[in-house]
Amino acid sequence: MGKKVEENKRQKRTSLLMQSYNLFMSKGIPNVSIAEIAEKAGVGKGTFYSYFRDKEDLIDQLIARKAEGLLVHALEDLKSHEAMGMPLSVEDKLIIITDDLITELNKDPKLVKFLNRNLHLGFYKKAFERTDFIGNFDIAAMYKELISSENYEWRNPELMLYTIVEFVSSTVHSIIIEKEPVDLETYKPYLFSCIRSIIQVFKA
Amino acid sequence: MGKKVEENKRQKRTSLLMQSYNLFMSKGIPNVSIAEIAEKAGVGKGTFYSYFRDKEDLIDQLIARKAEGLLVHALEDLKSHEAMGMPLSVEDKLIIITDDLITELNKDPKLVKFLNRNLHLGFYKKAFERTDFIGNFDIAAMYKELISSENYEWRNPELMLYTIVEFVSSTVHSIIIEKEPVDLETYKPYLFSCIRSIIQVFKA
Amino acid sequence: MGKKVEENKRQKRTSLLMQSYNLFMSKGIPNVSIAEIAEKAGVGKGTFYSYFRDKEDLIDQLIARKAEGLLVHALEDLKSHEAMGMPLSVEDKLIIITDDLITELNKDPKLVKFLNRNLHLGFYKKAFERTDFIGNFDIAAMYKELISSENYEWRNPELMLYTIVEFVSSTVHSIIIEKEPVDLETYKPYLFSCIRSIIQVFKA
Amino acid sequence: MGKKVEENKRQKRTSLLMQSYNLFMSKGIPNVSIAEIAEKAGVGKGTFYSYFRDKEDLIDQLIARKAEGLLVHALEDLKSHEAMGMPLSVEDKLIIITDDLITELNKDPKLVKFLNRNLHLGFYKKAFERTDFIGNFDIAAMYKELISSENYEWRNPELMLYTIVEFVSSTVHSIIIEKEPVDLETYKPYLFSCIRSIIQVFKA
DNA sequence: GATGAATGAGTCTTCATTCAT
DNA sequence: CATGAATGAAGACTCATTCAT
Repeated sequence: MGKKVEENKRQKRTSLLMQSYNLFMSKGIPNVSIAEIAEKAGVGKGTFYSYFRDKEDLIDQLIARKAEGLLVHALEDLKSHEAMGMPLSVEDKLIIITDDLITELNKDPKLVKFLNRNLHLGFYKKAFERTDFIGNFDIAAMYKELISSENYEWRNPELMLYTIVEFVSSTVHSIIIEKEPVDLETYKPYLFSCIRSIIQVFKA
Repeated sequence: MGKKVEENKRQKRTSLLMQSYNLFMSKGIPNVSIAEIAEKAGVGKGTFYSYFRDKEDLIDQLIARKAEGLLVHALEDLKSHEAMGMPLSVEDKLIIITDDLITELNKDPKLVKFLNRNLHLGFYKKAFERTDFIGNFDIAAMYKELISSENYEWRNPELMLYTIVEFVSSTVHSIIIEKEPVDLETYKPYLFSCIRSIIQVFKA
Repeated sequence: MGKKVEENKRQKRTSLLMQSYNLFMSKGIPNVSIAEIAEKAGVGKGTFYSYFRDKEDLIDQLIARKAEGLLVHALEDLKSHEAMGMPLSVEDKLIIITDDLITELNKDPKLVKFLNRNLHLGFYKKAFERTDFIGNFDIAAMYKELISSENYEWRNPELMLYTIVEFVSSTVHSIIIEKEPVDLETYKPYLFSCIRSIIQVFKA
Repeated sequence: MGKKVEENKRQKRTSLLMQSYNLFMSKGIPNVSIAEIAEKAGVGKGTFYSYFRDKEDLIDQLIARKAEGLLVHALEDLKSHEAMGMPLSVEDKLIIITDDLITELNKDPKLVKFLNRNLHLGFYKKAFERTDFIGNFDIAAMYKELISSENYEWRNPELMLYTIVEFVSSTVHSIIIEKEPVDLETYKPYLFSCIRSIIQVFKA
């Protein structure tokens, strides 16, 4: 396959991914037809099916792509904090990551809408099982490492992660999308305090 | 309109509501057609439209009905606790209500699946705006009364309710449905501790 | 259901059946779409599916309908011969039926084309299993009666019927449709002689 | 064109022919796409079109190839019988050929299924008109020679061939494929007796 | 010459909604 | 007032065929 062809294919895929995302956001996933996506992306209807098995497959790839982007960003943020040399507790680290994630999401509320339907812990399992995924992160391993950086005995660290992820994602949803009941900046202090409290609950 | 006719109409509505709920549960909401609902309910397809504007409307009424049932049960539970004469703090009361709610839901996981897609705070607004609703509860007033039963100064009581509702509903979802990561009884101690901690956060 | 509605439905069904048959004949079965059939029949595309499960089902009903018509005609022909009082051997009877069938088919070559793809003995089993069939004939019983009208010992009467049916149907096909290698009237003497010979083979 | 190139082309054509045949047999002709055939044959989709005009054309060539093989085998069988020195009547010869053909076909029922949809006398005309065919047999001439080996006056030898070919092919079809109503060995005596009878009919 | 990416017409099928009875 | 026959828009998906590389 020639370079030009390969580049062309990447462009088509990207166009399909981007345009479908825009359509999903503006009209709602079930109200977007494949024909519509193909048209917006400037490709034939049939072309869609040479890139994605079906709408489901497209959505999966979209989620994986978007989620990965967020995660990379958050981890880099954590790294840069660590680079500053201050000692960071587990709480601190989790809050840094959370802060970065929700701050990024707040810049793109449509992304929240899109991800939140799918963004529970279970999602990670699924999304990161994809093999054709760039920069496959092992979330489980990363979390384990994070947790063990301090010498606490955690009562049930997996359950703690579950609780925090669910807590943050559900709580932040309407706050970002509708700024209701309050806006994100107003909510952050409460949110972070709650996270710290929740972590205390899980300390032995 | 004669009594008999009125009774007949109520039966039809009830049948439509019940049968659609069963179908939604067993096949998934998008896979149930109006024709199917009408058939199961033993009425004509056209009749459906004299009771509900469309599928959306049906779902809304279904949610309201189910949610109301849960709420009534929880409030009666609270009343019976209060009747026992022990002094109950706001925390205690909220946990009693929560406990009742999730215990009831745990008996009917399909209901959780159905409600959770829609059960965010915004739901209450929507559901309880319906006028053709039996036993319209004024959630806001009830909550206000609950909160003011103690003499704390709450920092932001509405936000607290929001936080707790989101926390409990999102957290409990997969625990009830998939018993993952742990089952409900295992989770309850953590859950209630977290709720108490969250409430602390909102105390001035 | 009102009489008018019922009559209307019969008309629709008939129209669907007739128009699809015409289309099948002129364009070939695989080249006729359901949309086309519906249009010709003057009904909506969806209406088709309330009368037939799919194209296959339509074809089955078409075959049954057409085959039944032929059979009725042939049996009446036989009856009128019998009414004339001449003693008829089994050979005579089979040839009277055959003659009537192929003479009728020769008037409507398109019908041959349509039936022959499906008209093997196995067809009878299938077609006459239909319960919503008018005048359900029991071919097997009729044949048994026919055979036993004389006191021969047949070596394998079922195999004989199979042989004759296959022989006639395959042989007559291109003769009726393309008048090749000869036309039907020219072929009949040979055909009937062959049938008589075949019958002799099966006599004990 | 170099020898190597020519050889390469023959291989591609053969691969296309063989793989498509396998696919047709296992999935049914209408359910096999050109893409699938090309893939199985290990060539590009476009390449298919430089060997065959379309699926129809492919099928025609497939039939011709398979039929030719059968014919060659049958004629060799006849030759070896003749080599044995016994005097063979026209009946004997036709039955030897028939016997060989159906015995071969019985070894490969899938081939029957494939050929029978197309194997009427008309087929020979069509198949053997192809010029790019190896070992073009002149069926007509061969038959003429066979017939005139005895000094009968045949009433209509072409019609006799037609009758026998149709008789055998239609009759033997379900017997080979489904062993219904009886298996081939059981049927052969009847079949051959019938053929002899049919031949008698065509003797002046 | 071979390739396979791209195409989009065409297919079946479902279903919400209407309206004559 | 209830009914369900009729509708046709809309959707997912297939595939023969073309043509730039």
